[in-house]
Amino acid sequence: MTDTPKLGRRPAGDSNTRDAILDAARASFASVGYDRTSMRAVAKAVGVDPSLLVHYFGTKDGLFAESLRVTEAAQSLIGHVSAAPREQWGRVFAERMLAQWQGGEFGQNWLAIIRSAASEPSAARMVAHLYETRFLQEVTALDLDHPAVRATMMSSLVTGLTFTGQIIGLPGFAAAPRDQQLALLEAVVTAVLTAPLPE
Amino acid sequence: MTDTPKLGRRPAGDSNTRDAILDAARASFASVGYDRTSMRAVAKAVGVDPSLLVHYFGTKDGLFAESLRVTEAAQSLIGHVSAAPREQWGRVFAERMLAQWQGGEFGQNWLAIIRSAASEPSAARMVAHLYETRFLQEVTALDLDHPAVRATMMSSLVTGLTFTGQIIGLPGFAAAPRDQQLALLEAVVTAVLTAPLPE
DNA sequence: CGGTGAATTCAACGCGTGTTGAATAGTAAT
DNA sequence: ATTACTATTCAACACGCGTTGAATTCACCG
Repeated sequence: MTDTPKLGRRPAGDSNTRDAILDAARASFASVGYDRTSMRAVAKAVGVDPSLLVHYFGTKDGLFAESLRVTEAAQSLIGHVSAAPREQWGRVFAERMLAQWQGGEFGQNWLAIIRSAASEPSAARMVAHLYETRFLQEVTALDLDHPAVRATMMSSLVTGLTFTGQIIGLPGFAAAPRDQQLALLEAVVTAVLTAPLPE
Repeated sequence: MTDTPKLGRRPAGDSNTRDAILDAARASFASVGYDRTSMRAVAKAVGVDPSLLVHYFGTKDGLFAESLRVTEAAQSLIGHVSAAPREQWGRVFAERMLAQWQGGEFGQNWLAIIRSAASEPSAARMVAHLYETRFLQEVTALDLDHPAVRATMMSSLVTGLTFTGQIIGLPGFAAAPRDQQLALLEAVVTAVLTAPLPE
């Protein structure tokens, strides 16, 4: 019988506990949000002592920030929208919204941030930053009038879709066939980009 | 010196404590959400003992439900959208969204619900119910194809605008002049209602 | 082989929470 | 006056939370 000690460092084979913690934390933030995620629960999910989390990340906010840090990276691999011809802007934006912002790695992080932003200010700041890099900059590059109003509207679009679909669970949009989603979203985005605005 | 007793019922003049509690609760739910609203804090804001809240409302969920109950009433006083000619539907919807859903009594309740829905399921259920009575029914009455997809998109619109404007604090849309907001929103809503959908 | 540092657990502290049960002081009806 | 009821406070419980500090075991470098 090998006597396995409870205390102290684990032997050999890199279990990569740190990453496991980050994964579990991300999952919890995405499904119940910041406030209802407890370090104790995350620790238990990984099978580890709570104080190991504070050893690695210092504080709960630290864990939150670290687990969602990569969200900044994985930038728009698809390339900038302004590279496409003007009459395809709507479709390119719509496709990206459907493909990148819901589901996948980025989609889970985005959900975690949105779920937490309602009460945790640091998460709200993340949303503001994503708005600037993902929408304000892109829309500004299109050289339209009143870019801030239009960019905020686009941001509201993906925020609202995530909220109603993933958090509220309205089936209306999520259950529709892909081409319907795409057609409607393209029409809406095109309206946001092309609507004539006063002043 | 009148000896004012600490304990027991307060004499005479109806202070209407119950309503004061509901107001304070609503305000707190709107500004910090369900999780970060504590009965103790609400009680202190009213100048009352925490156990008075449980005497009146039983539980925290009870207080939440009760304080946001009137949200159902105060229905669309403006009348149904289907009463307007087809080419004005977009504008009527847009005006209502701007006037009714942000600011005012209904707007505060709506904000409280959205802020709480991210983590509290009972709040999410309220959103689902508002979606049905305020959007699904109205859009269905317009006799368009695929009403559920369109209604969900409209619901996402107001949800997203509230979220980005009130919770994240993006100034892009909120700071724009009223007529710009209206013009953009009308264009978007019109697109949602008129975009041709496959199948 | 000895020592430094990293990974990990343990036990505990202090705090804020929602909720409970009993007590008290007024009001209204008999 | 007695009764019943409502409004209100008080003191306390049990619990879960984030965090702390010390202890222990392993890996690695000289």
